[in-house]
Amino acid sequence: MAYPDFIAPDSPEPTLVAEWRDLLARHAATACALDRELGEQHDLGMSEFEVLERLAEGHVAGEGQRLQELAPTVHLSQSALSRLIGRLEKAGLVERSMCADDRRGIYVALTEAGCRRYQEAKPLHREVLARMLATPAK
Amino acid sequence: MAYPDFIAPDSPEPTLVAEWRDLLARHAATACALDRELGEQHDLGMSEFEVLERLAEGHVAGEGQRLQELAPTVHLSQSALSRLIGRLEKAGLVERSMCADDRRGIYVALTEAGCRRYQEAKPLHREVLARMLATPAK
DNA sequence: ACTCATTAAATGCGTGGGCATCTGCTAGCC
DNA sequence: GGCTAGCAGATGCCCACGCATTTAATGAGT
Repeated sequence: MAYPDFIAPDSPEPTLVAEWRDLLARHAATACALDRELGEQHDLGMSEFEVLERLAEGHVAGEGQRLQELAPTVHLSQSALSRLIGRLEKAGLVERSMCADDRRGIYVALTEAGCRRYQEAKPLHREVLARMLATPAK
Repeated sequence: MAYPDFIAPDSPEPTLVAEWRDLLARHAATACALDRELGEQHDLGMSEFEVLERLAEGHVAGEGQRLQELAPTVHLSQSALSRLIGRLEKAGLVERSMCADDRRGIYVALTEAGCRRYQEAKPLHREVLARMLATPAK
């Protein structure tokens, strides 16, 4: 038996489910708020912002990041990310550039406008997080 | 100033972002695993299972639940839930029934098959939760 | 050097979700 | 009673996502 005698065999399960429901609720509320507010005020979706942020973080060093390394960090499939980058590119916020050493791959980098847009949206993003993650009875 | 002197003014922000990223990662991983495994083994999506579970929980008392009270608990819009119920109904897992006192509304209730399907899927659901929520450095 | 398995990214296709709207019903007001 | 405001749920529309496939380039084996 995996559990000590004084804990009923099914005891951890409610905890697990409760934890999952809490996670779901937080995620739904926060993601929804982010999507709506970022969308209204900065014309960015939640995922768009997340991608801009990762690009901004990696901006200091080289001039861009490979699509493939980006995908897992934003929890998006390769195809979804490809299209998302397409949208950002069409909006002038990022640039795709070939990399000479492996001509299959591409580098993605923020443009001036992309960097500006990210900086503009960041305060609202943080504000929403602060509002939504104010842990009520965590 | 909202923060004591020995904490830099921007100190809480990284915490907030880190918390949010952790939430995102957990949610993505768990939701993805649930969707895939429940789908493969029981032909149920994550949301479908969640709805069945709420219906099962409310099953003891009256014969069904109103669509409207169901929607917020599964973090779905009214329209999404309406379609989801439609899918479950087509699969024979739930039944829609008019309620006499307010003929605008409907009650949704599990069928025999729905109850069975839920019971069958439940262990896998818990197993996936246990596997994915095993808090790594929470 | 040529072939073939593999990899990076793009694209076709189907699906579930949200918003706006529509339909049918209820309830308050005259 | 008839009229209008408001509500429950269904539906049209569009969009973002994932899966499967395609296209192009690499690199290992011969």
